Amino acid sequence: MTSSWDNPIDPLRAGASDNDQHDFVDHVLEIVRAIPSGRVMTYGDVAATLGTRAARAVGQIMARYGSDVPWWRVIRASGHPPVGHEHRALAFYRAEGTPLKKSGDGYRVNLSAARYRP
DNA sequence: CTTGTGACCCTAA
DNA sequence: ATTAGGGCCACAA
Repeated sequence: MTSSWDNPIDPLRAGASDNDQHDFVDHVLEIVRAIPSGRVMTYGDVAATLGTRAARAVGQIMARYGSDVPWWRVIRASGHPPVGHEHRALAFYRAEGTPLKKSGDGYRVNLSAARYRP
């Protein structure tokens, strides 16, 4: 694969922030809610599903409004869980049977097996 | 409208 | 694995 970002999903939505009745926030939470148990998505994937590259914005939304959604199913592209929430996330992963991989720094989610794409 | 910020992503060394 | 640099985007003040 060459790049994960040369995949234009919906240019119509990109750049137009006033197209949805639902705000970006609600839309993000909706997608996170749709991730099945035992599967994960990266911040970039969630953003890409919305037709944007605002991976950082997704992270901020999660930090502020993600308390009511399965936030542990949204991880970094490196397979590492959100910073500062590693321990809490690990409990959910073991409970859901999410494929994990050992790392020198601790653990990381096996994206090759657990990555969910709508 | 202008800035600052961030549970990010990518490439390179 | 780690550090450094650049980029992208939405939210909050």
